Amino acid sequence: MSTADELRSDTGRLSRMLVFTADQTKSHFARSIVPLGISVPAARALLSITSATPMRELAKNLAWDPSYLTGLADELEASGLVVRTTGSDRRVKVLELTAEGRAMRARIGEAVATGEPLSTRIDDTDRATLARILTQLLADD
Amino acid sequence: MSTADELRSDTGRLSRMLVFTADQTKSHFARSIVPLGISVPAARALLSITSATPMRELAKNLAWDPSYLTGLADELEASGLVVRTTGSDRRVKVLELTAEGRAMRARIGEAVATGEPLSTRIDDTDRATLARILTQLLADD
DNA sequence: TATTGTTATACTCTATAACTATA
DNA sequence: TATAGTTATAGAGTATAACAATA
Repeated sequence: MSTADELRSDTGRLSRMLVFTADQTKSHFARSIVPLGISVPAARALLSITSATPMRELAKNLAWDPSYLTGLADELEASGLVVRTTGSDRRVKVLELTAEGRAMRARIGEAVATGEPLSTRIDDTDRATLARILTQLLADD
Repeated sequence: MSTADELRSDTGRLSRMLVFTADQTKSHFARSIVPLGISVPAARALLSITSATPMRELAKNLAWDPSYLTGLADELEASGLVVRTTGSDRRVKVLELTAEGRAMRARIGEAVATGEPLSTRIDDTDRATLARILTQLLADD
């Protein structure tokens, strides 16, 4: 088997493992937040709103189409977790966590970390290594 | 910040990176196979049929509900990529690649490996390391 | 009675296109 | 005329529940 073929089959195997691991991560995430009564995208959005964030920027951070955020923001606002505010440029709507939103955010973080294979099955060194490799894979240059 | 808090935030960051990387991998997969005129799940199934495989086993390998495989197998059979056969236990249906299916399988493997960040952005050493860590994360003990 | 595959249906997540309000 | 957000709609991917055939 040539080196090119090996690379090809290694890549295929790795990509499948990566997708499986991520699916496992997503499943864990979804199961963890069930008791909190919040949807997966809503929880992801909450985790991404570290400070007041324009909707378009948030969509970009989450790699979502901006249109998708409208309904989600409606949902979050209706639940009292988030408020839409407007600054000088009245086109831009900024999402900000309410006190309730911050509390929910903390609960999500805690629930999701609990029992996560990333925290239970590998050690600090491997976590750092994994972060380094994923960073290389994600670099957008 | 306590060690427990650090672990929690590291885990959160890592899980987001992992999901993003996998999404990138999936996007690349989807884009790569467009010219082949086959759907993503069909291509994933083809890649998993290395030898004649009972439908239930295939579903398990792909972490899909068996019911989902019925329509997919219909699609693959209609395209002439796969045949359903039956052995001694007539409940079990075995999927097997046709010659055309094997050719398609090879084309998929080649298309998907081309330009994949896993093969272009990290080296052999990191690929091996990544495989080791993902294996640990996926171990089902 | 347990297991395999099938059918019909429904749900979640996300994108696309056309629109409006503001700049 | 360009940009931010919205609306309505559609699509992919997958699960659930009830079922038929075989063991």
